[in-house]
Amino acid sequence: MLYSTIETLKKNQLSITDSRKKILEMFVRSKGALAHADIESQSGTEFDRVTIYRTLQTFVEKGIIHTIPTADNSVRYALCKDACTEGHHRDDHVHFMCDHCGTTYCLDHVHVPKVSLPEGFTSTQMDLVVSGKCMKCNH
Amino acid sequence: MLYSTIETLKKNQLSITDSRKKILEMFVRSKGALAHADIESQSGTEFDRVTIYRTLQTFVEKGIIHTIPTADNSVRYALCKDACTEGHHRDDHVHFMCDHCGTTYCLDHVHVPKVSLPEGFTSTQMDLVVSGKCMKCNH
DNA sequence: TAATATAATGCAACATTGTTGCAAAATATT
DNA sequence: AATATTTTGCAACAATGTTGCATTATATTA
Repeated sequence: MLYSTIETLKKNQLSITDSRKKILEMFVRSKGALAHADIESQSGTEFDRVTIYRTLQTFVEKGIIHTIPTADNSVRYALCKDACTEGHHRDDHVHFMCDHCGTTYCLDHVHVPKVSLPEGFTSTQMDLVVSGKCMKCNH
Repeated sequence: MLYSTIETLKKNQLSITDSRKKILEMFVRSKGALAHADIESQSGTEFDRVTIYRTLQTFVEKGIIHTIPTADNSVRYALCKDACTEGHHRDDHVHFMCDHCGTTYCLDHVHVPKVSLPEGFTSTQMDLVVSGKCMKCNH
């Protein structure tokens, strides 16, 4: 699938800026999820810390990326698939965190199975985070 | 089930202190999960902020409480059940976060269904966080 | 039970993470 | 190209979490 960062920004009515292009490119290139710190270190001193925060916030609002609930409660982001639109995220796929190398994967093709909730509880979103050893670390 | 905080502390070879007793009591009494801030506000100026951090840390290490991965990546803790022992947590039950009142529940009797992972991935833990409206907020 | 050893607490200082206001710079619009 | 709009970087701040160390509380021993 061809993924043009500029097209994505335009589609979401965002002005095309260096930081937005480069940060979005990082997500496209990265197989796993990214934390704020990853982006900060990968971009060196190119962007201000605040700009990165604001860019991530904007991308989340527009449904370009989504946050991942992780076992260690650190904040990570990953690209949304087509099902995500502004204001409404459908993140029903499974996330995998490798205990060994720390990489977080979106397992797009594994979806969260239904569970039956107790009387009176209704669900709008389900996040399944699996921890263990990934492909690479199982050699 | 009878739950003695003092017994629990002794069983885990922890010295019996005011803060440990009171913080553990809060968990026993609370239906939902607690964040550091909840404990801080409930206990007033009785304990230092640092003591609360250290107590929570100790309880996690001993397998008395566990952290809950939440949709908003805030850190919350809940009592572990018997299956949790020092150094090894089995938190295979489902957590529920109410979007409306913010309460986090451990749904002890709902367990996480198996999912089939891609080739090469092995799992040691699964955390399922369901968001929606709880019992109370569905009036 | 009193004396000693051990462990936990509170305080201060610091580190990290995230937020806000505002002037300067970049992008978009005409 | 000129103007309007948006984004950026900086500074300052707020919240959250950590560390070292003297003091205090708990546990152990005689």
